Amino acid sequence: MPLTELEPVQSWRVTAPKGRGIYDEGQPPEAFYRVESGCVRLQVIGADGRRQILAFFLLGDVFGLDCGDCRQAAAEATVKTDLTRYPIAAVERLLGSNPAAATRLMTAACDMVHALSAHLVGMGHASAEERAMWFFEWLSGRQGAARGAPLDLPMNRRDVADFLGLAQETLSRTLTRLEERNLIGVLGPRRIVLRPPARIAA
Amino acid sequence: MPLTELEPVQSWRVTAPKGRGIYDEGQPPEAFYRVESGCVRLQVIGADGRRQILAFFLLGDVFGLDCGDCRQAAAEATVKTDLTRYPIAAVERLLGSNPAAATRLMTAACDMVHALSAHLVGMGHASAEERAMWFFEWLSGRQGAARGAPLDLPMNRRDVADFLGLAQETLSRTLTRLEERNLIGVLGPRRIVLRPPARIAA
DNA sequence: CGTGGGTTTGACTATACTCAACTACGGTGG
DNA sequence: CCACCGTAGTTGAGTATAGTCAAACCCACG
Repeated sequence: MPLTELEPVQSWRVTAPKGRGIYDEGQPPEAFYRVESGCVRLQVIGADGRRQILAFFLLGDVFGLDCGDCRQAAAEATVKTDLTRYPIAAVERLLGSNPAAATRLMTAACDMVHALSAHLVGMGHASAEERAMWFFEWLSGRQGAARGAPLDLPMNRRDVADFLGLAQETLSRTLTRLEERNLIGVLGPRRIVLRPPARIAA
Repeated sequence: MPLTELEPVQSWRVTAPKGRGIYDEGQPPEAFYRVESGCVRLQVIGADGRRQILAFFLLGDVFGLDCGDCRQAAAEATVKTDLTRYPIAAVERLLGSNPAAATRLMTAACDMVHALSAHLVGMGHASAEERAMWFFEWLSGRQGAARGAPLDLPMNRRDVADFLGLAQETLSRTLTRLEERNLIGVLGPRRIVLRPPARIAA
């Protein structure tokens, strides 16, 4: 189901294979996107080669709505992903002329703020275990999965580690420990179950 | 100088003394604000009492532009602060009717996204020293201070520590070490100089 | 001159990082 | 169909870094 508020805007369906870049850091913005399936990571590569993933975008998320002259971060598909692409020029046009669309765009921007805020709070959790649990709770909520149902991760360990600001070895060890404590079950590299009713506050 | 784009909106000047709350987490949004002097911190208190500061707002920053039903974070003045207060209802009204104002609001939302992104990248910096330097670089840039000129911190150590996700003792130790290496000078608790041309990438 | 918040320092501990080897899985090609 | 290889993930050992608890310090304020 496409966005009704943005119907007056011409848009294109595009498909990005796993690992394909949607846009790069430093580029002038040309379009913004909506995720129709799959997953996109928003990332920055530091001078030291360190990668920080700022956000993952899942079904229904709108991203790439930058107002600045150039992209602050790159966007890449973590798995095969379907997107709807809207020209960025539509933003200027809709703001101030189309109330419903303008509100929708503002909502998208606010959602982004909430996502980044939540991420920052999650990163504030001192321990690796808390961070990992927080991530799975978040993903579980996003996927609307019932507790006890397995969770399919649309990204690899490295992505998760870079999202949480952990070394991938630390993340791996942490998952092992969480499984030993029976807080989660690791069914496979990309398949996790949250075991008991969660105690970690959202 | 007030915001010309928002002149059609009625607004009030308010002053918050040091430590005063502007709004609380969980409250329905009633207004958004612009900083005219001083500094505001946006923060979340975790269940364990841990505090994470999401952002500091300085002269000219617009904050509190949430679209949701309730505030995701609390805002408090870190020092005596002057604000311009705009009713939140103006947002709905301006979006879709006043192009200049709508664009200004969208820009404010994007600035917020950039600020949070930058913060997240800064937090990705592994070491406490890098985080601290990154913070001073950022503040220096915001205050337009020339390198070599002392920097006045409009917040205390605890605020900086909670912003950077460090224990205050760690921050204190880190500053001492940075001073020993002559990367900064600690003139006082709220007065810092950045010594040499910086090498830390922004 | 005393008080108290904010800051710094000290000693010790816990946690996560680094480097490195090893394992499991999936895809490719003989 | 099976052997091989490469990538992704896990595990291990040792180290560095930041956290915790506790005490001393300093300055602004009354």
